[in-house]
Amino acid sequence: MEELPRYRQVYEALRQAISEGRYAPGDLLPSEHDLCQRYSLARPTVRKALDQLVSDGYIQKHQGKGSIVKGAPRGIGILSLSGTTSAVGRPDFFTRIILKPELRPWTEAFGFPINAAEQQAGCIYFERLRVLDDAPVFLDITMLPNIGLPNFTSYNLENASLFNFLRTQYQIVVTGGMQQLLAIRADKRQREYLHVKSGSPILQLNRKIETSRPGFHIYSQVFCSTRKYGLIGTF
Amino acid sequence: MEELPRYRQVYEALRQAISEGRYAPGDLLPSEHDLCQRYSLARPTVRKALDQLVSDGYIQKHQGKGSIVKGAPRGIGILSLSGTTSAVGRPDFFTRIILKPELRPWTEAFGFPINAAEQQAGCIYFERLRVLDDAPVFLDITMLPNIGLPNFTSYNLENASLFNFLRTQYQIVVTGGMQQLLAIRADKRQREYLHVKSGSPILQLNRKIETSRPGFHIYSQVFCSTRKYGLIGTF
DNA sequence: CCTATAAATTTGTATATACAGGTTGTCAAC
DNA sequence: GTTGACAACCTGTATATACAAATTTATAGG
Repeated sequence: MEELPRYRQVYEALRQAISEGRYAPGDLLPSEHDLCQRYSLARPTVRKALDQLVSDGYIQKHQGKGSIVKGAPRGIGILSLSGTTSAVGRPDFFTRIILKPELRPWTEAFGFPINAAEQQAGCIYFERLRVLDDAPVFLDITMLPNIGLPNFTSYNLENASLFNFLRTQYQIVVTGGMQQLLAIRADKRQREYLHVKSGSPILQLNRKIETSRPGFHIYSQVFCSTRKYGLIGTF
Repeated sequence: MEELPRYRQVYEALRQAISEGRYAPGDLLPSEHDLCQRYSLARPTVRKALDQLVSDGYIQKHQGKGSIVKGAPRGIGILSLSGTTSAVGRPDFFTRIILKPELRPWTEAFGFPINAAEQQAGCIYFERLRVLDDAPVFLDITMLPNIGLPNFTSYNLENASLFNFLRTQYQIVVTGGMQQLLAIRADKRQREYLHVKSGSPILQLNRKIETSRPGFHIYSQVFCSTRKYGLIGTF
């Protein structure tokens, strides 16, 4: 197991504390000076952790005052960098495999161009359904190139974030990406999985996700019924 | 005029250079060491500028290699921090005022709670239509509290980014915000303005935007037809 | 009690430095 | 020519330090 950088450890600790409500919205986080002493770190290191929390929307900083907790970014944070499951972080959020990972040739990648190496390697394709409160919320179609992923199809992705899975199994981490948003009418298949009526408007999200492995991209298409839950993101 | 911090100056300079294509996608930015010498700055200062460019999606960094230009974030960047008009940056992108700014009492703020001071001050309300290629794309409803905005209603917001306007006229800058995304069926009014058929699915975006002025928020609701253009964002 | 001033606290900006770790190119050995 | 070792270069992480600027708290004076 690889050791996380120290600023990352502080970030994770504070992030978890906020997520669990140990720091409530409106509370002041310990001052940078305090955090330095608690973790035996220099101020720039602690500041790096806090900067990350700011950009993730967990806290706000005010000069002369301190770091004010805003709380965990609410809702279904699919618009943020974190993987869906980890971002949601609710115990009643389940993932159901509709179609197990299988190898097939590339046809298209949700409108995104794919490079020659990806085309050559073939496509690992699988479909998952995300369920919250016994109600289906996402229909999630994922495609990734079959490059350096031994035994991928034999693993079970049930209730595991794909991003965490790639990180722990293959040391692949997400570095960014782009996404396209559309409002569409649900077709027959989406109606059945998402339990919506005929012609209901649903969100379609096409994502191309970049990773630490050069040339390795994850292509993801998400259909989402926003009748009960809207997608929420902070910026 | 206030002097920008030095890391911000470097950020703005590089950002502009990338936007103008002086660094093309795929190019390597000068190394941190080079940038330090050019701007006579220490490395942490330059790194702070580069970190910002990374999080804004302009560049990618690779250890041992350098900073690779990705280019200016494309598409209709309504999901990003920048204001709509400035983010789009296309000459054929027009803003038409549907309802001029007027003062009215607050009724609701697109589901977001408003604080007592905002409630007390009253609401500046206006509606705009964003047009691209002679086709309407956004219907944009904006509400902001009438706090310290002298003569606001007398200005003309036509073809001016609200964010730029607030910054230049009132020194109010956007620091962040949250947004909620829904897929809905267009109602009669939205149909007419967006030129879509009855019952067409459209995107609804509710945003609460935070500013450098404490307690001053901008509430914005956007309806968007994604038939021709999908909303695009990077992360 | 209230007010104005000063001090303490806290975050913002900036520098200088050191070493670790990944990438690329060079150059000698085979 | 190919390989392998090494050097040069680049970003990543971390520390120590200094001063500026905003806020809060304490203090002294009325």
